[in-house]
Amino acid sequence: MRQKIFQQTAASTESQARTGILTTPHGEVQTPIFMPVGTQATVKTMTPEELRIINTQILLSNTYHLYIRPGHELIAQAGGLHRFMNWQGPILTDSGGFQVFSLGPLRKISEEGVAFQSHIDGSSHFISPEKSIDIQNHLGADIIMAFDECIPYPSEHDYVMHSVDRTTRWAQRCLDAHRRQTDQHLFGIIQGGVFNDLRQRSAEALLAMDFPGYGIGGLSVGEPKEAMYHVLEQLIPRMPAEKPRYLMGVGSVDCLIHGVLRGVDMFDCVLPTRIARNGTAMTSQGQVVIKNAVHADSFLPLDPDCTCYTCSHYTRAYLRHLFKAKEILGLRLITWHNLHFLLHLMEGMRSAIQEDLLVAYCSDFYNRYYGTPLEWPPHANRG
RNA sequence: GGAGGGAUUCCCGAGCGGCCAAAGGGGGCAGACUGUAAAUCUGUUGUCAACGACUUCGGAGGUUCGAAUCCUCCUCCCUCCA
Repeated sequence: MRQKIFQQTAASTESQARTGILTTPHGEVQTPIFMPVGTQATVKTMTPEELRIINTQILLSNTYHLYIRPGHELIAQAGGLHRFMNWQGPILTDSGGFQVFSLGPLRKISEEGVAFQSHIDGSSHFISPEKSIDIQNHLGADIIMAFDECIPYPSEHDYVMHSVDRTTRWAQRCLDAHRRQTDQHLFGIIQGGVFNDLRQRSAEALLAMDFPGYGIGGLSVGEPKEAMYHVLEQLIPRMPAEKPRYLMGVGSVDCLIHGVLRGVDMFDCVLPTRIARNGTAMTSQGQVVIKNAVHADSFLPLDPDCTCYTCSHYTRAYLRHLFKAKEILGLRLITWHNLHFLLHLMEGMRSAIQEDLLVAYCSDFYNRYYGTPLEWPPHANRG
């Protein structure tokens, strides 16, 4: 039995949701949690101090990108990722498995691993499960991820099955290669696309390996949301209650709410930071595309219900002006707000779980955001 | 005073007799974005009762079956010489 890193603290009686504490070498994390993404050892536009102000508990960073540039050895030389980027809180590194998906045309998969062509200079690189773990051991994140294949949607059952089995073999190789068991927790990643039998197959094999936590990967890659929710409903009850469940790559408001209701503890996503840089804010009343002409003379805050730095000091008209003028402050201010917004949503859900009022909280939040009612429980309209 | 060059759709700028409502940028308007190849990408941008019609290429005339494109005059701008 490996070190126990997760402690459930409360559970919702009307859903699968729970709160918990995830313990890492750099501090505790209250779950359910959203993890801002700092792919290249920085959450784009935000300083660590600013991330602290909005109550960021844990960050994500990326193996592939840091390996390509500036190199994992350099980061180790700098004293590890925490020191390198000046973030002393918990960090999770993704294994590079997502780049197997996102860098599609630039890579070739084999049993041994994945041959990549650098998206920077075209140079050839090979990342195997052992290599990914070695890089992550050098980086020194608190939580590291097994090297997996993130499969596109749609994919044939047959392909997914072979991929799942390979990801399972890779998971064992990751476990065998891991050299910092005491201060880095290695999570396995359950794959299987939208096929319940393959999700189960993947889960059974990985649960037998007794990872301290599990990622649910290969979702939010283009499949209908209903399909994703259905996978979660089938899969999560089969996952151990005493271990954290991390739904990888998810960060829209509806998916966060539906994920928490189904028992997910951890999320990460580039969505809030990316759409912020492209001029879209998430607000209590739904998305606001700040570049749109309707905001030109609006001297109201982005979100009247928000207490973040951006909303307490700047108007929509000013933010729109910054975007129109291509001023970098605009990117920063909306990134700040969007991250605050999602972290605040998660905090709200944690409190609601503790008071066992989660469904009411989520229904209200969802309705104000989308203007349509939250569907819960899930099977109400599916027969 | 003399010699050239130029005025194009919101802006810059191609076009130099039919395939031109007019390339390409910019700007405007809108959409997308889910383990970040992203401060990116896509669509749209004369008018209308709109698979068609109508008005546009400094202004006024003219040549031609047909003109943003050729000719004449006018207006304004730029360069060079006195």
